[in-house]
Amino acid sequence: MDIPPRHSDHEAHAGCALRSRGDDCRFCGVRHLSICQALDINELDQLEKMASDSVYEERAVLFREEDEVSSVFNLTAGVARLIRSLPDGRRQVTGFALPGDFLGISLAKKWRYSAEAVTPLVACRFRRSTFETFSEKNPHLIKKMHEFASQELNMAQDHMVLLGRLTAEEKLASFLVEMKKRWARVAGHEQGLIRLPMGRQDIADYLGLTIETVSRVINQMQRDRKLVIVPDGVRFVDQNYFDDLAL
Amino acid sequence: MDIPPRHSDHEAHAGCALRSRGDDCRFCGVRHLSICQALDINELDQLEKMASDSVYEERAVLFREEDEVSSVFNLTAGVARLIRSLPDGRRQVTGFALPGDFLGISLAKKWRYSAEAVTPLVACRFRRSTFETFSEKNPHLIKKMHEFASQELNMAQDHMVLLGRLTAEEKLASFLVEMKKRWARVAGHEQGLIRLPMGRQDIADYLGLTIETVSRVINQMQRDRKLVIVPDGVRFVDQNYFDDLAL
DNA sequence: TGGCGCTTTTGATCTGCGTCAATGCTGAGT
DNA sequence: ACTCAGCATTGACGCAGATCAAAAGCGCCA
Repeated sequence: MDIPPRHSDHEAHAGCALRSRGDDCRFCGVRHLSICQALDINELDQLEKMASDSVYEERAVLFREEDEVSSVFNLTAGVARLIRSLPDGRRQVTGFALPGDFLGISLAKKWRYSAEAVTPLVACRFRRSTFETFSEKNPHLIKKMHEFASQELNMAQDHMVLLGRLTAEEKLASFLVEMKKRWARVAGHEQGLIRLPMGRQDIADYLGLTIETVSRVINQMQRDRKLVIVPDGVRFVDQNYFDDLAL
Repeated sequence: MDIPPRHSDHEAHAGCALRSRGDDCRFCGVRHLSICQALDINELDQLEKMASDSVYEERAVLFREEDEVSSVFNLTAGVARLIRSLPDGRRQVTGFALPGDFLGISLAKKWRYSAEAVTPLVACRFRRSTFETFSEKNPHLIKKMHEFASQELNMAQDHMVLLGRLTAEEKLASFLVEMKKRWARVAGHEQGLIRLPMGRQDIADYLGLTIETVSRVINQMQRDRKLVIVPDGVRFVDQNYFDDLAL
C-alpha cells in the first residue's frame, strides 16, 4: 500500500545494454563489479552450474525480513530497496542495491531486512547451501565476500553520520552525490543524468525524512538553480554546491 | 575539548577480575568472545608470538580517521568510542567497543573512524601486515572475521533504524537495552547495574541527539520510576517499559 | 575545606522538519 | 478524450528536540 509503482521504463540497463548473465558467466556484464571478480574461468564454470537467473517485476518482493535465507542473489540488472520495518509501520530503507551488488553476504540463517524490486530486475540466484559449500572450498571467494561486507560496513557508517548529524538539505545533497557516483561505477563512466528510479517515499525512508520534506528540498534546489528535475532523475547544474554540502 | 574526563574508577573489568591476555592466550578472559575463538591451541600459540598488550589511559587515542592502519586491535578490557567527525566539528559516535571486540576487521588501508579510550583500556595489538599474513594462512580465521563483520553490519542497520526513525525516548530506551545485553554477554550473565562509562555527550553523539535531550529524557524516566540513575550507570525499575519501547 | 574545572541538569525560547490537508500531475485503461 | 489511481507538490500550522543560558553537582587538589 505504500509501495510506489512507477513508470515501467526499463531503468535496469544503466544507459547501455541490459546487463544479464545470460547463460554464460564469462560474458556477464556485471562480473567486474560483483564478487565473481574473485573467480578464475574454471571456478566461474563451476559456479555457473549452480546459478539460475531470476527475473522480478517492479514492486516484487525478493525476500522478507525474518524469512529463512534459502537463496542468495547477485544483482545483474535493476534496482532493489532494502527495508527494515517497525511494528507500527515506520520504515527505514537501509540501502539501494544496484547491479553488481550481492544480497546475502553475511551467510546468516535469516534475512534481517526485506528486499523489493524498485524497477524490473534480474538476479543471478544461488541456493544458500550450495553457495556456502562452494565458498567453503574457495578461500579467495570468502576473502572477496569479506571485502564486500567491509565496504558495506563503511557505507553503513557513512549513512549513520548522515542520519544522525546532517540537515535535510545536506542529506539530499549527499544522497544525490552518492547516486551519481554509484551509477558512474555501474556504467563505467560519469553520467550527466542522475537516475532516481525509486520514488520520493523511498528516498525519504532512506534519509530519515518525510516525503514532503524531500519534495520541498529538491524543488527548492531547482528554484535555486542548483539542479534540474527531469523524468526519472535529476541533473546537477551547480556541482560545487553539492560537493560542498555532501558528506 | 569536548572529551569528557570521568571519575577514574576502573570500569574496565565488568564486575569480575580485570580481563587481560596477560602473556598467555590460553588464559585470555575474552577469548570466547573474540575472533580468537576460531583458533585451536596450536594456532593460538602462533598468534601469541605476534601479539603485544597495549594499555591506554582514559581519553587516549588509539588511532584517528584517515590514519594508516598499522595495527589492529583485540579489546581485552575497557571501553572505546568509535567516532566519525565532520569538518565543522559535528560528531557521530558509530559505536562503542567492549571487551572481545575487534578493531580493524575490514583489513582496509586506512581507518574510517577514530577510536578513543572511554575508560582505561587494554588491547591485544597486532601489526597489520603480520596479522594479515597470518589470516591468509588460516581460512577459518577469515571466516570468523567475516562473521564478526556481518554481525557488525546487522548492528549498523539496527542503528540506522534508530537514527532515522525513533523518537528521543525510544532511542534512549534502545540504547540502554543494548548496553544491558552487551554487558551481559561480556560478564556471562545479566547484571542489575547497566554500566554507562561513557559521558552524556558520547551517548548524545551515538543517538543523534544533544546532550540536553539525553539528560532530560533519562531524568524524566527516573521521575517516572522507569529507572534509577546510579554512579556510572542506571538500573531498570520497569523492564517492560524498556522492552516495549526499544527497537 | 574551599575553590577550580568539568560535566550534568534544568529552564526558557526558538526552529527545522513533521503533520495535516488540499491540489496538481502523469500514465493507464476504457 | 475522460477518468481514475497513485504519486508529487504546495501551503498552513504545530511540536519534538535544538539552542541558548544559567545553575548545580562532583572529583580533585592545595
